[in-house]
Amino acid sequence: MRAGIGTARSECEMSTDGIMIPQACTRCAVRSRALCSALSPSELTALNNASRFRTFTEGQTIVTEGDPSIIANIASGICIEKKAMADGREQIVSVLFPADFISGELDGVSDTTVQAVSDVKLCYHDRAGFQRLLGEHAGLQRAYLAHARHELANAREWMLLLGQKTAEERVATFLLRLATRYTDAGCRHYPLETAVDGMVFEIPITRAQIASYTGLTIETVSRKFRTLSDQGAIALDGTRAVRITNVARLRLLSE
Amino acid sequence: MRAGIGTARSECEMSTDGIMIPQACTRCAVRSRALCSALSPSELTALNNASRFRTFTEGQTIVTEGDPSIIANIASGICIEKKAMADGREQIVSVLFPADFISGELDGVSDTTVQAVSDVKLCYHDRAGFQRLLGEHAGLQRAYLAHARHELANAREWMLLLGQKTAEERVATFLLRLATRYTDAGCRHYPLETAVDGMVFEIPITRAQIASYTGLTIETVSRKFRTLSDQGAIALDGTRAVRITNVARLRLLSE
DNA sequence: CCGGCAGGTTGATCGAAGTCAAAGATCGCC
DNA sequence: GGCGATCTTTGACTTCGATCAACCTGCCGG
Repeated sequence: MRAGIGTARSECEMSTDGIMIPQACTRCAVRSRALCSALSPSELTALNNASRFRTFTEGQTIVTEGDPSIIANIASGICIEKKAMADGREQIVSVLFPADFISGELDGVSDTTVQAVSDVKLCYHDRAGFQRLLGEHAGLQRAYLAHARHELANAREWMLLLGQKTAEERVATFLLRLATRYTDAGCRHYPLETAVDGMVFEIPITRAQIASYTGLTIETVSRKFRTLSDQGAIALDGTRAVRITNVARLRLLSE
Repeated sequence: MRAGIGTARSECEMSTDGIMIPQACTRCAVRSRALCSALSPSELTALNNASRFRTFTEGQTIVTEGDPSIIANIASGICIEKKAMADGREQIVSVLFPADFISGELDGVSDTTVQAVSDVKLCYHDRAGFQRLLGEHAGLQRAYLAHARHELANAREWMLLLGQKTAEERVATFLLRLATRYTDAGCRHYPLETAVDGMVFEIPITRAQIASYTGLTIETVSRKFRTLSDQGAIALDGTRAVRITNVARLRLLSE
Protein backbone atom coordinates (compact mmCIF):
# COMPACT_ATOMS: atom_id res chain seq x y z
CA MET A 1 0.00 0.00 0.00
CA ARG A 2 2.35 2.75 -1.21
CA ALA A 3 1.11 6.32 -0.90
CA GLY A 4 1.83 9.54 -2.74
CA ILE A 5 1.29 11.22 -6.07
CA GLY A 6 2.65 9.60 -9.20
CA THR A 7 5.25 10.97 -11.55
CA ALA A 8 4.72 13.10 -14.63
CA ARG A 9 4.22 11.52 -18.04
CA SER A 10 5.75 12.72 -21.28
CA GLU A 11 2.45 13.84 -22.81
CA CYS A 12 1.66 16.12 -19.87
CA GLU A 13 2.93 19.34 -18.42
CA MET A 14 3.81 18.98 -14.78
CA SER A 15 2.15 21.44 -12.46
CA THR A 16 2.37 21.77 -8.66
CA ASP A 17 1.62 18.85 -6.36
CA GLY A 18 1.70 16.14 -9.01
CA ILE A 19 -1.39 17.45 -10.79
CA MET A 20 -0.95 17.46 -14.53
CA ILE A 21 -2.55 19.33 -17.39
CA PRO A 22 -3.42 17.05 -20.31
CA GLN A 23 -1.83 18.36 -23.46
CA ALA A 24 -4.74 17.26 -25.61
CA CYS A 25 -7.70 14.96 -25.06
CA THR A 26 -7.47 14.13 -28.74
CA ARG A 27 -4.38 12.08 -27.90
CA CYS A 28 -6.01 10.32 -24.96
CA ALA A 29 -5.68 6.55 -25.08
CA VAL A 30 -9.20 5.91 -23.81
CA ARG A 31 -11.01 8.78 -25.49
CA SER A 32 -12.90 6.67 -28.02
CA ARG A 33 -14.37 4.49 -25.28
CA ALA A 34 -14.93 7.08 -22.56
CA LEU A 35 -17.88 9.38 -22.06
CA CYS A 36 -15.86 12.00 -23.95
CA SER A 37 -16.63 10.13 -27.16
CA ALA A 38 -20.01 11.88 -27.11
CA LEU A 39 -18.28 15.22 -27.61
CA SER A 40 -17.36 17.08 -30.80
CA PRO A 41 -13.77 18.38 -31.14
CA SER A 42 -14.76 21.88 -29.99
CA GLU A 43 -16.69 20.50 -27.01
CA LEU A 44 -13.70 18.37 -26.20
CA THR A 45 -11.49 21.43 -26.10
CA ALA A 46 -13.90 22.99 -23.61
CA LEU A 47 -13.75 19.90 -21.41
CA ASN A 48 -10.01 19.76 -21.88
CA ASN A 49 -9.68 23.18 -20.29
CA ALA A 50 -11.60 21.93 -17.28
CA SER A 51 -9.67 18.66 -16.82
CA ARG A 52 -6.58 17.61 -14.88
CA PHE A 53 -4.71 14.34 -14.61
CA ARG A 54 -3.81 12.87 -11.27
CA THR A 55 -2.13 9.58 -10.41
CA PHE A 56 -2.64 7.14 -7.56
CA THR A 57 -0.65 4.13 -6.43
CA GLU A 58 -1.94 0.66 -5.60
CA GLY A 59 -4.11 0.61 -2.50
CA GLN A 60 -4.75 4.34 -2.35
CA THR A 61 -8.27 5.56 -1.71
CA ILE A 62 -9.51 7.91 -4.43
CA VAL A 63 -12.88 8.92 -2.92
CA THR A 64 -14.53 7.91 0.34
CA GLU A 65 -18.19 7.00 0.78
CA GLY A 66 -20.00 10.02 2.19
CA ASP A 67 -17.36 12.53 1.09
CA PRO A 68 -17.88 14.98 -1.79
CA SER A 69 -17.94 13.10 -5.08
CA ILE A 70 -15.62 13.65 -7.99
CA ILE A 71 -16.18 13.59 -11.73
CA ALA A 72 -13.43 11.62 -13.42
CA ASN A 73 -12.52 9.04 -16.04
CA ILE A 74 -9.94 6.35 -15.58
CA ALA A 75 -7.14 7.05 -18.06
CA SER A 76 -5.23 3.93 -17.02
CA GLY A 77 -5.25 1.31 -14.26
CA ILE A 78 -7.94 -0.59 -12.36
CA CYS A 79 -10.13 0.55 -9.43
CA ILE A 80 -12.79 -1.01 -7.23
CA GLU A 81 -15.92 0.63 -5.89
CA LYS A 82 -17.14 -0.61 -2.51
CA LYS A 83 -19.64 0.00 0.26
CA ALA A 84 -18.83 -0.66 3.92
CA MET A 85 -20.76 -1.50 7.09
CA ALA A 86 -19.97 -0.04 10.51
CA ASP A 87 -18.36 -3.31 11.68
CA GLY A 88 -15.99 -3.44 8.72
CA ARG A 89 -17.75 -5.85 6.38
CA GLU A 90 -17.33 -4.62 2.81
CA GLN A 91 -19.12 -5.29 -0.47
CA ILE A 92 -17.37 -4.49 -3.73
CA VAL A 93 -20.06 -3.19 -6.07
CA SER A 94 -18.02 -2.76 -9.22
CA VAL A 95 -14.60 -3.16 -10.79
CA LEU A 96 -13.58 -0.19 -12.93
CA PHE A 97 -11.36 -0.41 -16.02
CA PRO A 98 -9.62 2.20 -18.19
CA ALA A 99 -12.16 4.54 -19.83
CA ASP A 100 -14.72 3.87 -17.08
CA PHE A 101 -16.38 6.78 -15.43
CA ILE A 102 -16.29 7.29 -11.66
CA SER A 103 -19.87 7.91 -10.95
CA GLY A 104 -21.21 6.62 -7.62
CA GLU A 105 -22.75 9.85 -6.39
CA LEU A 106 -26.04 11.30 -5.25
CA ASP A 107 -26.41 15.07 -4.90
CA GLY A 108 -22.66 15.56 -4.92
CA VAL A 109 -22.01 12.99 -2.20
CA SER A 110 -20.22 9.77 -3.07
CA ASP A 111 -22.19 6.64 -2.20
CA THR A 112 -19.18 4.35 -2.60
CA THR A 113 -15.50 4.30 -1.74
CA VAL A 114 -13.26 4.13 -4.82
CA GLN A 115 -9.86 2.56 -4.42
CA ALA A 116 -6.95 1.98 -6.79
CA VAL A 117 -6.00 -1.70 -7.13
CA SER A 118 -3.08 -0.91 -9.43
CA ASP A 119 -1.29 2.29 -10.25
CA VAL A 120 -4.02 4.51 -11.69
CA LYS A 121 -4.17 7.68 -13.74
CA LEU A 122 -7.41 9.65 -13.54
CA CYS A 123 -8.71 12.43 -15.73
CA TYR A 124 -10.56 14.77 -13.35
CA HIS A 125 -13.23 17.10 -14.71
CA ASP A 126 -14.07 20.38 -13.07
CA ARG A 127 -17.57 20.05 -11.60
CA ALA A 128 -18.90 23.42 -12.75
CA GLY A 129 -17.44 23.01 -16.21
CA PHE A 130 -18.80 19.50 -16.56
CA GLN A 131 -22.29 20.54 -15.42
CA ARG A 132 -22.28 23.39 -17.91
CA LEU A 133 -21.19 21.10 -20.74
CA LEU A 134 -23.88 18.64 -19.68
CA GLY A 135 -26.52 21.36 -19.99
CA GLU A 136 -25.25 22.51 -23.37
CA HIS A 137 -24.64 19.23 -25.14
CA ALA A 138 -27.46 16.78 -25.62
CA GLY A 139 -25.00 14.07 -26.71
CA LEU A 140 -23.11 14.23 -23.44
CA GLN A 141 -26.42 14.26 -21.51
CA ARG A 142 -27.52 11.12 -23.30
CA ALA A 143 -24.18 9.41 -22.77
CA TYR A 144 -24.22 10.31 -19.09
CA LEU A 145 -27.74 8.96 -18.65
CA ALA A 146 -26.94 5.81 -20.61
CA HIS A 147 -23.94 5.29 -18.36
CA ALA A 148 -26.10 5.42 -15.22
CA ARG A 149 -28.56 2.97 -16.77
CA HIS A 150 -25.75 0.54 -17.67
CA GLU A 151 -24.45 0.72 -14.12
CA LEU A 152 -27.96 0.03 -12.86
CA ALA A 153 -28.34 -2.98 -15.16
CA ASN A 154 -24.94 -4.28 -13.99
CA ALA A 155 -25.88 -3.81 -10.34
CA ARG A 156 -29.15 -5.69 -10.79
CA GLU A 157 -27.43 -8.50 -12.63
CA TRP A 158 -25.07 -8.79 -9.68
CA MET A 159 -28.02 -8.74 -7.23
CA LEU A 160 -29.25 -11.88 -9.00
CA LEU A 161 -25.82 -13.42 -8.48
CA LEU A 162 -25.61 -12.44 -4.80
CA GLY A 163 -29.17 -13.41 -3.98
CA GLN A 164 -29.57 -16.66 -5.92
CA LYS A 165 -26.36 -18.23 -7.22
CA THR A 166 -24.22 -20.91 -5.57
CA ALA A 167 -20.54 -20.33 -4.81
CA GLU A 168 -19.43 -22.16 -7.96
CA GLU A 169 -21.90 -20.25 -10.14
CA ARG A 170 -20.68 -16.98 -8.66
CA VAL A 171 -17.02 -17.65 -9.37
CA ALA A 172 -17.80 -18.91 -12.88
CA THR A 173 -19.92 -15.82 -13.56
CA PHE A 174 -17.19 -13.56 -12.21
CA LEU A 175 -14.64 -15.06 -14.60
CA LEU A 176 -16.99 -14.81 -17.58
CA ARG A 177 -17.76 -11.18 -16.84
CA LEU A 178 -14.09 -10.43 -16.51
CA ALA A 179 -13.27 -12.17 -19.79
CA THR A 180 -16.09 -10.29 -21.50
CA ARG A 181 -14.85 -7.03 -20.06
CA TYR A 182 -11.41 -7.65 -21.54
CA THR A 183 -12.79 -8.52 -24.96
CA ASP A 184 -15.24 -5.64 -25.32
CA ALA A 185 -13.22 -3.19 -23.31
CA GLY A 186 -15.32 -0.24 -24.42
CA CYS A 187 -18.70 -1.62 -23.53
CA ARG A 188 -20.37 -1.81 -20.15
CA HIS A 189 -23.35 -3.67 -21.55
CA TYR A 190 -24.17 -6.77 -19.61
CA PRO A 191 -25.49 -9.72 -21.63
CA LEU A 192 -22.43 -10.10 -23.79
CA GLU A 193 -21.24 -13.48 -24.95
CA THR A 194 -17.74 -12.61 -25.94
CA ALA A 195 -15.66 -14.83 -23.68
CA VAL A 196 -13.87 -17.27 -25.93
CA ASP A 197 -12.14 -20.69 -25.75
CA GLY A 198 -8.45 -20.46 -25.14
CA MET A 199 -8.39 -16.83 -24.12
CA VAL A 200 -5.95 -15.89 -21.38
CA PHE A 201 -6.26 -12.88 -19.11
CA GLU A 202 -5.14 -11.48 -15.79
CA ILE A 203 -7.41 -11.37 -12.77
CA PRO A 204 -6.88 -7.76 -11.71
CA ILE A 205 -7.89 -8.19 -8.05
CA THR A 206 -6.82 -10.32 -5.08
CA ARG A 207 -8.70 -13.36 -3.76
CA ALA A 208 -9.92 -11.25 -0.84
CA GLN A 209 -11.41 -8.73 -3.27
CA ILE A 210 -13.03 -11.47 -5.37
CA ALA A 211 -14.52 -12.77 -2.12
CA SER A 212 -15.97 -9.37 -1.22
CA TYR A 213 -17.29 -8.91 -4.75
CA THR A 214 -19.01 -12.30 -4.88
CA GLY A 215 -20.23 -12.37 -1.26
CA LEU A 216 -18.04 -15.39 -0.40
CA THR A 217 -14.89 -16.01 1.69
CA ILE A 218 -11.32 -16.19 0.42
CA GLU A 219 -11.21 -19.92 1.12
CA THR A 220 -14.39 -20.66 -0.83
CA VAL A 221 -13.17 -18.62 -3.81
CA SER A 222 -9.92 -20.57 -3.79
CA ARG A 223 -11.72 -23.92 -3.58
CA LYS A 224 -14.08 -23.03 -6.42
CA PHE A 225 -11.20 -21.97 -8.65
CA ARG A 226 -9.87 -25.44 -7.97
CA THR A 227 -13.12 -27.24 -8.87
CA LEU A 228 -13.62 -25.15 -12.03
CA SER A 229 -10.13 -26.09 -13.06
CA ASP A 230 -10.68 -29.78 -12.10
CA GLN A 231 -13.75 -29.76 -14.34
CA GLY A 232 -11.70 -28.48 -17.24
CA ALA A 233 -13.49 -25.15 -17.61
CA ILE A 234 -10.43 -23.05 -16.81
CA ALA A 235 -6.71 -23.43 -16.22
CA LEU A 236 -4.87 -21.28 -13.69
CA ASP A 237 -1.31 -20.21 -14.37
CA GLY A 238 -0.01 -18.94 -11.08
CA THR A 239 -2.50 -16.91 -9.11
CA ARG A 240 -3.41 -14.06 -11.49
CA ALA A 241 -3.44 -15.56 -14.98
CA VAL A 242 -6.41 -17.68 -16.18
CA ARG A 243 -7.05 -19.46 -19.42
CA ILE A 244 -10.62 -20.30 -20.39
CA THR A 245 -10.27 -23.85 -21.66
CA ASN A 246 -13.99 -24.51 -22.20
CA VAL A 247 -16.32 -21.50 -22.38
CA ALA A 248 -19.41 -23.63 -22.93
CA ARG A 249 -18.74 -25.57 -19.73
CA LEU A 250 -17.89 -22.40 -17.81
CA ARG A 251 -21.12 -20.81 -19.02
CA LEU A 252 -23.03 -23.91 -17.99
CA LEU A 253 -21.48 -23.78 -14.54
CA SER A 254 -22.27 -20.07 -14.25
CA GLU A 255 -25.97 -20.74 -13.94
CA MET B 1 -53.83 -14.54 -10.59
CA ARG B 2 -56.79 -12.84 -12.26
CA ALA B 3 -56.29 -11.42 -15.72
CA GLY B 4 -57.87 -8.68 -17.78
CA ILE B 5 -58.07 -4.93 -18.08
CA GLY B 6 -59.52 -2.91 -15.23
CA THR B 7 -62.66 -0.77 -15.23
CA ALA B 8 -62.96 2.94 -15.94
CA ARG B 9 -62.72 5.51 -13.17
CA SER B 10 -64.81 8.64 -12.80
CA GLU B 11 -61.94 11.04 -13.52
CA CYS B 12 -61.22 9.46 -16.89
CA GLU B 13 -62.87 9.16 -20.24
CA MET B 14 -63.22 5.55 -21.31
CA SER B 15 -61.76 4.63 -24.66
CA THR B 16 -61.59 1.27 -26.43
CA ASP B 17 -59.98 -1.78 -24.82
CA GLY B 18 -59.94 -0.43 -21.25
CA ILE B 19 -57.40 2.25 -22.06
CA MET B 20 -58.31 5.58 -20.54
CA ILE B 21 -57.40 9.16 -21.26
CA PRO B 22 -56.53 11.12 -18.12
CA GLN B 23 -58.76 14.18 -17.90
CA ALA B 24 -55.98 16.24 -16.33
CA CYS B 25 -52.61 15.44 -14.80
CA THR B 26 -53.16 18.41 -12.54
CA ARG B 27 -55.66 16.31 -10.63
CA CYS B 28 -53.35 13.30 -10.42
CA ALA B 29 -52.95 11.94 -6.89
CA VAL B 30 -49.24 11.22 -7.29
CA ARG B 31 -48.29 14.18 -9.46
CA SER B 32 -46.37 16.08 -6.78
CA ARG B 33 -44.18 13.06 -6.07
CA ALA B 34 -43.77 11.65 -9.56
CA LEU B 35 -41.26 12.60 -12.22
CA CYS B 36 -43.98 14.90 -13.59
CA SER B 37 -43.29 17.28 -10.73
CA ALA B 38 -40.31 18.53 -12.74
CA LEU B 39 -42.69 19.88 -15.39
CA SER B 40 -44.35 23.28 -15.71
CA PRO B 41 -48.14 23.40 -16.30
CA SER B 42 -47.69 23.83 -20.04
CA GLU B 43 -45.17 21.01 -20.22
CA LEU B 44 -47.56 18.89 -18.22
CA THR B 45 -50.29 19.49 -20.76
CA ALA B 46 -47.94 18.28 -23.46
CA LEU B 47 -47.17 15.11 -21.52
CA ASN B 48 -50.86 14.74 -20.73
CA ASN B 49 -51.63 14.49 -24.42
CA ALA B 50 -49.13 11.69 -24.72
CA SER B 51 -50.34 9.67 -21.69
CA ARG B 52 -52.88 6.92 -21.12
CA PHE B 53 -54.06 5.11 -18.00
CA ARG B 54 -54.23 1.37 -17.89
CA THR B 55 -55.10 -0.95 -15.03
CA PHE B 56 -53.76 -4.37 -14.00
CA THR B 57 -54.96 -6.87 -11.46
CA GLU B 58 -52.93 -8.64 -8.79
CA GLY B 59 -50.42 -11.08 -10.25
CA GLN B 60 -50.50 -9.71 -13.80
CA THR B 61 -47.22 -9.17 -15.62
CA ILE B 62 -46.81 -5.59 -16.83
CA VAL B 63 -43.55 -5.94 -18.77
CA THR B 64 -41.33 -8.96 -19.36
CA GLU B 65 -37.53 -8.98 -19.17
CA GLY B 66 -36.18 -8.80 -22.71
CA ASP B 67 -39.38 -7.37 -24.20
CA PRO B 68 -39.70 -3.76 -25.38
CA SER B 69 -39.72 -1.46 -22.37
CA ILE B 70 -42.47 0.97 -21.40
CA ILE B 71 -42.38 4.46 -19.94
CA ALA B 72 -44.89 4.73 -17.12
CA ASN B 73 -45.61 5.98 -13.62
CA ILE B 74 -47.55 4.05 -11.03
CA ALA B 75 -50.72 6.03 -10.32
CA SER B 76 -51.85 3.55 -7.67
CA GLY B 77 -50.96 0.07 -6.38
CA ILE B 78 -47.72 -1.83 -5.76
CA CYS B 79 -45.43 -3.64 -8.22
CA ILE B 80 -42.26 -5.70 -8.02
CA GLU B 81 -39.36 -5.70 -10.45
CA LYS B 82 -37.49 -8.99 -10.81
CA LYS B 83 -34.82 -10.82 -12.79
CA ALA B 84 -35.01 -14.54 -13.53
CA MET B 85 -32.58 -17.36 -14.26
CA ALA B 86 -33.18 -20.11 -16.83
CA ASP B 87 -33.97 -22.68 -14.11
CA GLY B 88 -36.63 -20.49 -12.51
CA ARG B 89 -34.73 -18.88 -9.64
CA GLU B 90 -35.85 -15.27 -9.30
CA GLN B 91 -34.39 -12.20 -7.64
CA ILE B 92 -36.68 -9.29 -6.84
CA VAL B 93 -34.62 -6.14 -7.43
CA SER B 94 -37.10 -3.52 -6.32
CA VAL B 95 -40.55 -2.91 -4.90
CA LEU B 96 -42.40 -0.07 -6.60
CA PHE B 97 -44.92 2.24 -4.90
CA PRO B 98 -47.38 4.83 -6.19
CA ALA B 99 -45.59 7.69 -7.98
CA ASP B 100 -42.63 5.44 -8.78
CA PHE B 101 -41.34 5.34 -12.30
CA ILE B 102 -41.06 2.07 -14.25
CA SER B 103 -37.59 2.36 -15.58
CA GLY B 104 -35.61 -0.86 -15.87
CA GLU B 105 -34.58 -0.52 -19.49
CA LEU B 106 -31.51 -0.40 -21.69
CA ASP B 107 -31.83 0.75 -25.29
CA GLY B 108 -35.57 0.24 -25.25
CA VAL B 109 -35.36 -3.32 -23.93
CA SER B 110 -36.60 -4.04 -20.42
CA ASP B 111 -33.95 -5.61 -18.17
CA THR B 112 -36.48 -6.70 -15.55
CA THR B 113 -39.95 -8.22 -15.39
CA VAL B 114 -42.47 -5.91 -13.71
CA GLN B 115 -45.43 -7.52 -12.01
CA ALA B 116 -48.46 -6.12 -10.17
CA VAL B 117 -48.73 -7.37 -6.56
CA SER B 118 -52.01 -5.55 -6.00
CA ASP B 119 -54.47 -3.96 -8.37
CA VAL B 120 -52.43 -1.33 -10.15
CA LYS B 121 -53.18 1.76 -12.23
CA LEU B 122 -50.38 2.93 -14.51
CA CYS B 123 -49.95 6.21 -16.34
CA TYR B 124 -48.27 5.26 -19.64
CA HIS B 125 -46.32 7.86 -21.57
CA ASP B 126 -45.92 7.76 -25.31
CA ARG B 127 -42.25 6.98 -26.03
CA ALA B 128 -41.75 9.52 -28.81
CA GLY B 129 -43.55 12.24 -26.89
CA PHE B 130 -41.60 11.53 -23.73
CA GLN B 131 -38.28 11.54 -25.58
CA ARG B 132 -39.16 14.86 -27.16
CA LEU B 133 -40.13 16.39 -23.82
CA LEU B 134 -36.89 15.04 -22.37
CA GLY B 135 -34.92 16.84 -25.05
CA GLU B 136 -36.81 20.08 -24.56
CA HIS B 137 -37.00 20.36 -20.79
CA ALA B 138 -33.85 20.46 -18.75
CA GLY B 139 -35.84 19.97 -15.54
CA LEU B 140 -37.29 16.67 -16.74
CA GLN B 141 -33.83 15.58 -17.96
CA ARG B 142 -32.37 16.26 -14.55
CA ALA B 143 -35.22 14.49 -12.76
CA TYR B 144 -34.89 11.48 -15.06
CA LEU B 145 -31.14 11.28 -14.47
CA ALA B 146 -31.57 11.74 -10.70
CA HIS B 147 -34.08 8.91 -10.75
CA ALA B 148 -31.62 6.54 -12.41
CA ARG B 149 -28.94 7.52 -9.87
CA HIS B 150 -31.29 6.87 -6.95
CA GLU B 151 -32.15 3.47 -8.34
CA LEU B 152 -28.44 2.74 -8.68
CA ALA B 153 -27.79 3.79 -5.07
CA ASN B 154 -30.70 1.60 -3.92
CA ALA B 155 -29.41 -1.37 -5.92
CA ARG B 156 -25.91 -1.03 -4.45
CA GLU B 157 -27.26 -0.71 -0.94
CA TRP B 158 -29.12 -3.96 -1.56
CA MET B 159 -25.95 -5.59 -2.95
CA LEU B 160 -24.37 -4.91 0.44
CA LEU B 161 -27.35 -6.62 2.08
CA LEU B 162 -27.26 -9.64 -0.25
CA GLY B 163 -23.50 -10.07 -0.12
CA GLN B 164 -22.74 -9.40 3.52
CA LYS B 165 -25.72 -9.42 5.88
CA THR B 166 -27.06 -12.33 7.94
CA ALA B 167 -30.67 -13.51 7.59
CA GLU B 168 -31.80 -11.56 10.65
CA GLU B 169 -30.06 -8.38 9.46
CA ARG B 170 -31.67 -8.77 6.05
CA VAL B 171 -35.19 -9.08 7.40
CA ALA B 172 -34.67 -6.19 9.85
CA THR B 173 -33.29 -4.03 7.03
CA PHE B 174 -36.20 -4.96 4.80
CA LEU B 175 -38.71 -3.83 7.43
CA LEU B 176 -36.86 -0.56 8.10
CA ARG B 177 -36.72 0.25 4.40
CA LEU B 178 -40.40 -0.48 4.06
CA ALA B 179 -41.28 1.69 7.05
CA THR B 180 -39.13 4.49 5.66
CA ARG B 181 -40.78 4.15 2.30
CA TYR B 182 -44.20 4.58 3.86
CA THR B 183 -43.14 7.64 5.85
CA ASP B 184 -41.35 9.48 3.05
CA ALA B 185 -43.52 8.18 0.30
CA GLY B 186 -42.18 10.67 -2.23
CA CYS B 187 -38.53 10.00 -1.75
CA ARG B 188 -36.43 7.18 -3.13
CA HIS B 189 -33.35 8.38 -1.31
CA TYR B 190 -31.69 5.64 0.68
CA PRO B 191 -30.12 6.63 3.98
CA LEU B 192 -33.31 7.88 5.57
CA GLU B 193 -33.95 7.49 9.26
CA THR B 194 -37.67 8.01 9.32
CA ALA B 195 -38.97 4.71 10.70
CA VAL B 196 -40.53 5.49 14.06
CA ASP B 197 -41.50 3.75 17.31
CA GLY B 198 -45.07 2.54 17.33
CA MET B 199 -45.67 2.92 13.62
CA VAL B 200 -47.89 0.31 12.00
CA PHE B 201 -47.85 -0.57 8.33
CA GLU B 202 -48.77 -3.28 5.87
CA ILE B 203 -46.19 -5.53 4.28
CA PRO B 204 -47.28 -5.29 0.65
CA ILE B 205 -45.73 -8.55 -0.54
CA THR B 206 -45.94 -12.25 0.36
CA ARG B 207 -43.34 -14.20 2.36
CA ALA B 208 -42.20 -15.85 -0.87
CA GLN B 209 -41.57 -12.42 -2.40
CA ILE B 210 -39.73 -11.20 0.71
CA ALA B 211 -37.61 -14.35 0.43
CA SER B 212 -36.76 -13.62 -3.21
CA TYR B 213 -36.03 -9.97 -2.41
CA THR B 214 -33.71 -10.79 0.51
CA GLY B 215 -32.04 -13.84 -1.03
CA LEU B 216 -33.45 -16.20 1.63
CA THR B 217 -36.10 -18.94 1.78
CA ILE B 218 -39.72 -18.54 2.91
CA GLU B 219 -39.02 -20.58 6.03
CA THR B 220 -36.04 -18.48 7.07
CA VAL B 221 -37.99 -15.26 6.57
CA SER B 222 -40.79 -16.63 8.74
CA ARG B 223 -38.37 -17.71 11.48
CA LYS B 224 -36.61 -14.34 11.50
CA PHE B 225 -39.90 -12.47 11.79
CA ARG B 226 -40.45 -14.62 14.86
CA THR B 227 -37.07 -13.86 16.42
CA LEU B 228 -37.38 -10.11 15.72
CA SER B 229 -40.75 -10.20 17.42
CA ASP B 230 -39.35 -12.32 20.32
CA GLN B 231 -36.67 -9.68 20.80
CA GLY B 232 -39.31 -6.97 21.07
CA ALA B 233 -38.25 -5.05 17.96
CA ILE B 234 -41.53 -5.59 16.10
CA ALA B 235 -45.00 -7.03 16.69
CA LEU B 236 -46.86 -8.89 13.96
CA ASP B 237 -50.64 -8.56 13.71
CA GLY B 238 -51.70 -11.34 11.40
CA THR B 239 -49.38 -11.88 8.47
CA ARG B 240 -49.39 -8.50 6.71
CA ALA B 241 -49.55 -5.86 9.47
CA VAL B 242 -46.41 -4.98 11.49
CA ARG B 243 -45.86 -2.55 14.32
CA ILE B 244 -42.37 -1.30 15.03
CA THR B 245 -42.18 -1.52 18.79
CA ASN B 246 -38.50 -0.55 19.12
CA VAL B 247 -36.85 1.20 16.17
CA ALA B 248 -33.50 1.53 17.91
CA ARG B 249 -33.34 -2.22 18.49
CA LEU B 250 -34.53 -2.97 14.96
CA ARG B 251 -31.87 -0.66 13.57
CA LEU B 252 -29.25 -2.36 15.75
CA LEU B 253 -30.35 -5.76 14.46
CA SER B 254 -30.27 -4.50 10.88
CA GLU B 255 -26.48 -4.33 10.92
C1' DC C 1 21.13 -16.06 -0.41
C1' DC C 2 18.15 -16.11 3.25
C1' DG C 3 14.39 -14.52 6.30
C1' DG C 4 10.02 -12.42 6.74
C1' DC C 5 5.52 -11.66 5.26
C1' DA C 6 1.53 -11.02 2.55
C1' DG C 7 -1.27 -13.64 -0.25
C1' DG C 8 -3.00 -18.11 -1.44
C1' DT C 9 -4.20 -23.09 -0.79
C1' DT C 10 -5.77 -27.09 1.68
C1' DG C 11 -7.84 -29.73 5.47
C1' DA C 12 -10.93 -30.44 9.53
C1' DT C 13 -14.83 -28.92 11.85
C1' DC C 14 -18.88 -26.04 12.75
C1' DG C 15 -23.07 -23.70 12.21
C1' DA C 16 -26.46 -20.74 9.74
C1' DA C 17 -29.59 -21.28 6.54
C1' DG C 18 -31.65 -24.61 3.30
C1' DT C 19 -34.60 -28.68 2.59
C1' DC C 20 -38.21 -31.74 3.61
C1' DA C 21 -42.44 -32.59 5.94
C1' DA C 22 -46.56 -31.63 8.30
C1' DA C 23 -49.59 -28.93 10.73
C1' DG C 24 -51.93 -24.27 11.32
C1' DA C 25 -53.94 -19.73 9.32
C1' DT C 26 -56.37 -17.06 5.89
C1' DC C 27 -59.14 -16.02 2.36
C1' DG C 28 -61.99 -16.36 -1.58
C1' DC C 29 -65.84 -18.71 -3.32
C1' DC C 30 -69.84 -21.44 -3.84
C1' DG D 1 -70.95 -20.40 6.63
C1' DG D 2 -68.15 -24.08 5.50
C1' DC D 3 -64.87 -26.05 1.95
C1' DG D 4 -60.74 -25.99 -0.58
C1' DA D 5 -56.70 -23.67 -2.06
C1' DT D 6 -53.01 -20.96 -0.87
C1' DC D 7 -50.01 -18.98 2.33
C1' DT D 8 -47.55 -19.25 6.67
C1' DT D 9 -45.51 -21.33 10.61
C1' DT D 10 -43.03 -24.82 13.03
C1' DG D 11 -40.10 -28.88 13.59
C1' DA D 12 -36.44 -32.32 12.29
C1' DC D 13 -32.65 -32.98 9.63
C1' DT D 14 -29.05 -31.88 6.04
C1' DT D 15 -25.83 -29.25 3.63
C1' DC D 16 -23.10 -25.63 1.76
C1' DG D 17 -20.17 -22.39 2.80
C1' DA D 18 -17.90 -20.19 6.97
C1' DT D 19 -14.50 -20.63 10.38
C1' DC D 20 -10.30 -22.09 12.34
C1' DA D 21 -5.78 -23.74 11.62
C1' DA D 22 -1.78 -25.15 9.29
C1' DC D 23 0.98 -25.03 5.50
C1' DC D 24 2.62 -23.37 0.86
C1' DT D 25 4.60 -19.86 -2.46
C1' DG D 26 6.49 -15.99 -4.37
C1' DC D 27 8.44 -11.67 -3.59
C1' DC D 28 11.09 -8.00 -1.50
C1' DG D 29 14.85 -6.22 1.26
C1' DG D 30 18.98 -6.75 3.78
